[in-house]
Amino acid sequence: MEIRKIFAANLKRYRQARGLSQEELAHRAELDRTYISALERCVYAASIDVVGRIAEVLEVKPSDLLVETVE
Amino acid sequence: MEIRKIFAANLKRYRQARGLSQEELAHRAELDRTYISALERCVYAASIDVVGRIAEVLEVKPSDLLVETVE
DNA sequence: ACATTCTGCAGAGTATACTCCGTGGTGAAA
DNA sequence: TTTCACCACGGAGTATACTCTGCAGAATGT
Repeated sequence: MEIRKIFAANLKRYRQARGLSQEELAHRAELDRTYISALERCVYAASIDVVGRIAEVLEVKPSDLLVETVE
Repeated sequence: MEIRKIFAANLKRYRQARGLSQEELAHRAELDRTYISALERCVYAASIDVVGRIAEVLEVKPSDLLVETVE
């Protein structure tokens, strides 16, 4: 599984679980709304700084966002 | 703990545990030697693509490289 | 139908990740 | 001392992450 897809899936899943829109998450993490959208579509490879900031907002560990979910 | 420091510490620790030099790791991960050096000194925030490639060479999960070690 | 919220996406610009060249310093072994 | 493997670090260039603006489509509610 590509790491971008893993990250994108976890990002979207945790974001929706917290009831946050892309815009609200972007604002809290001080990122651009369209960038969050792009990350969920695997357009870019986020830097670990961004992973850390998003994890903080979503109240998960940074490593959680890179864990491949077994389902 | 800053995420760059966590990543840098894990990178260095796993690399040395595998008995790899920065240059050998760089070659296997198709990255530049000076870049690996810089990552271990927290100069840059690696992209998750790079995290994935390094994890593969070190034979660990990408998320392992972002886990804060308790010590 | 209409308004509103959310998201996808394009284009252009800026910041920074990443490469490639080099130099020099340290420590271990011959 | 000399050699050698390893690493820190600088500078300049290229690739790409990230921002900003704007427009349009889908979904939801009135």
